[in-house]
Amino acid sequence: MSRDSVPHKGTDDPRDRPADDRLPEATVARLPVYLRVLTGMAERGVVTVSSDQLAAGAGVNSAKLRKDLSHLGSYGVRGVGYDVDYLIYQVSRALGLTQDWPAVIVGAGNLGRALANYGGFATRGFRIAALLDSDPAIVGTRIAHLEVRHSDEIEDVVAQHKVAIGVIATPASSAQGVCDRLVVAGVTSILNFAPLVLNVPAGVDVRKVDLSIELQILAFHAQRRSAERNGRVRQDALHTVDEGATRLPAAAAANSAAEA
Amino acid sequence: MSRDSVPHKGTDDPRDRPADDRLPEATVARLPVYLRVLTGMAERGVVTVSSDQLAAGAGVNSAKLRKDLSHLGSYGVRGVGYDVDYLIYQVSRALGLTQDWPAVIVGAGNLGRALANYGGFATRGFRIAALLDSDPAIVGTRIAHLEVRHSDEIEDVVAQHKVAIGVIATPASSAQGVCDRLVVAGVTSILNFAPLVLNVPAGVDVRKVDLSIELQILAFHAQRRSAERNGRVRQDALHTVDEGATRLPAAAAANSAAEA
DNA sequence: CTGACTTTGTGCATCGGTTCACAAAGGCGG
DNA sequence: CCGCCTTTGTGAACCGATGCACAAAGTCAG
Repeated sequence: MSRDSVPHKGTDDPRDRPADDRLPEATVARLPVYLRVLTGMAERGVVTVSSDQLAAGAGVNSAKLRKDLSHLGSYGVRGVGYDVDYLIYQVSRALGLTQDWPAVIVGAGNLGRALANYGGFATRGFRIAALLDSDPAIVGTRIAHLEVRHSDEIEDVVAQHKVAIGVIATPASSAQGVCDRLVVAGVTSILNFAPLVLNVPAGVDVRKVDLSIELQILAFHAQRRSAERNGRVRQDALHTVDEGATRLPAAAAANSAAEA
Repeated sequence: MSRDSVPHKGTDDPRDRPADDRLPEATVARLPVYLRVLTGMAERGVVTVSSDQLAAGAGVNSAKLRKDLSHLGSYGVRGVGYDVDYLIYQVSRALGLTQDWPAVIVGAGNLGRALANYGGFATRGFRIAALLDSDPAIVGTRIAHLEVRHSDEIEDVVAQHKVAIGVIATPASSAQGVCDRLVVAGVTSILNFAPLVLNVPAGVDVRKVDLSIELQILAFHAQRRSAERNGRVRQDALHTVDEGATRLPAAAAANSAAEA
């Protein structure tokens, strides 16, 4: 193939086919995984990869992987596979990672700090424009090369840095307010870590990351497995907490707040 | 009505229909959201809720919500709606939250600390059995009422506390090793925060929470929106979304939430 | 007791996504 | 140059999820 590892531009290639139809949502969700695996391979010096290999690394079916990639264009070589570097470039471009994405993190508690320190943030075109918090005791301190600014500056920061992505890492109680301010300031992509359903106008894209929900989904499957294993007979052989005394009606104390 | 707010047992009710067929995966993913909304309503003293109200609160279609609930059984009253407390109980039971789920968190960095301090953890049957780390400087310190123990004690902790759920909050480099040890020790449900694809044997359930992937998905949609906007009219001069300050009554707004 | 009204539960059409299986494409050895 | 072998790209069947629309079921006023 001998395709230049540093792709010239990629926009005039006859094999491109992305601009026409939009990518399936399920494909979009998997591309970042492929990208990660590909990057790892590139670091290890792998030049060419087959769909089987890449699929194995990403933990998916190889037919699915090929179909996903085929949505971007026809970048493979039959009998050989895909050029790793070139594929990295094409996937990055499809995802919009060839440009810079300034983001703002609101909430500098443990979670906000973890996010600010997260290395993978900066590696792919994402740049933290600011880290905000409403606690006067935290404002002014430095976290990961960033001086924490006050939440009241949301509008300034968004406007000044042309922030397109807002990350909400506040307690649930203040999340909707922060979200509203972000939206009004012009942010159209929001990543929400607070445990509540955010209300946003059409045109704003919200994705949520919710520990509690993930745990509950895990619990469901664990329960099912456990029930199946026990052959549907007495599942209370476990260390169940209830039995008899229902502690459910009182379970009203639910999702109070994520520590800020 | 005339249904006791304090559910007696729930397992001998002729309206139950859960045990037979298994819940659709999409339904399982939404039940925790319903549960959260319901809990909030219960706290505010709401006694009865219609599918429309609950669906609005959860950000889903009401038909979908009714179909989801119908998989659990027939717990609504036509012309009235659902009894909030009873529904909370039934959803909790379906998810397996009526029993205790000891979990172990591996990795006591910023993320692990954030998780340990997360209030929503303990409120729903999830209990942190231990917080582990391999850094001698951290081992022995106290975080959220827990003394950090050394990662080498994974097997002991899992066995002693009958841990079923493992949360991996380590750097990517050590995640697979930790995962392997958890699996060998008997953990069958894993929540992975490390940015890599974990390799596990069949029978082990892994869910991943990946900041980087979420950001990249957001970037894709942001790029697409931006491309569409520039495709029709070139007004990249002002980056503010045209509607700007026209909305603030966040109450009645369409939302484009996503699923997980 | 009856009839109007509300809301559930679901049949059905549709849609997006997954998987299989295979023809077409291309490299490579001889 | 040819024919074999590998691997891609995709047509088509299948599967689960979604959303509409409505009959059934129940409440409630009078």
